[in-house]
Amino acid sequence: MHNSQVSAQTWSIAELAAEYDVTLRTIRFYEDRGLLTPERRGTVRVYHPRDRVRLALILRGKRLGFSLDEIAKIVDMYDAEPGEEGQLEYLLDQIAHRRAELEQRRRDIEETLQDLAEVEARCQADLTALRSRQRASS
Amino acid sequence: MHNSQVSAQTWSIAELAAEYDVTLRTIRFYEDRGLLTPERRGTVRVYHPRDRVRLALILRGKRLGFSLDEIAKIVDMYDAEPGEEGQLEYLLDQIAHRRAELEQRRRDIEETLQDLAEVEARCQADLTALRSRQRASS
DNA sequence: TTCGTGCTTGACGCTTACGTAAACGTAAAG
DNA sequence: CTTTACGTTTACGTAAGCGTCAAGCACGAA
Repeated sequence: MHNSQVSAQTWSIAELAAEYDVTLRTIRFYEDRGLLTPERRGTVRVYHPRDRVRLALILRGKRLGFSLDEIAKIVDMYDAEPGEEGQLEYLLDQIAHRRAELEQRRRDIEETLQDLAEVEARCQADLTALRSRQRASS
Repeated sequence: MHNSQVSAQTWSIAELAAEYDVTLRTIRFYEDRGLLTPERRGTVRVYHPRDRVRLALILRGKRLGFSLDEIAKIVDMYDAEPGEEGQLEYLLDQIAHRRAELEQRRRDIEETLQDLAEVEARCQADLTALRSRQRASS
């Protein structure tokens, strides 16, 4: 039995929630917003690998501070069909736009990290000064 | 007259808003939340260099997707007084925490940029394929 | 059959980060 | 003196992103 059904693995909503540490409410909310489209078996939701990937992308987008609307656009780019020329050019345009945003963010991060390093240095200096004075007065 | 009052430059709320491209409402809101504390001349707000810097930091924090509450903590670290040992250690702890967050974000950005590059390559391939077919059928 | 477990759909509530008037003050310019 | 520009407070509105019940179905175990 050479498991030919690997691609058929599915998850329940609770399993997915546990794995990514989000609530069921959140997952259903993302579905409401069109970000996830699980299969339905009767009334119950069944999640496929595709849904898992999308959820991971959504959460990464959130960590980056994108709104769900923006995330929707980004995630939808990933499984866009080839389509016509206009569509492709639009997509490339979107990509350029997102890239610019992300590069701005990266610069912001670099700057903030540098600032934090300076504050940290000040703190360390203050701390050692404080401690040496403590030793002197003991 | 060797302008010895450079450090005394001030701005009106409208000037600051124009410079950073935010609304007056936004600036006043940040004040409500304790992020800005302009001088008052009578009823009117007067902004000093310190306020400008803080506004810039706030906006950078926003671009990074931090909430105003988080931004408040970060920005307040910048002009924290030396204080006592406990305070300093708390500050260093905060810094470590923020740094970890920022580094996670940076990783997320790198990954997303790579993903986008792949999607872009796919698009470009589709596009050239499409165009070569167009030429062939002309 | 009854219980527990896991899932479902509403639907209302809450916080954040402002937008958007409304109504008023003040000071210089015409 | 009235207009215009620029400022003020108060306060309700709103979109996003869920939290939190409430009420109910389905299914296997006891």
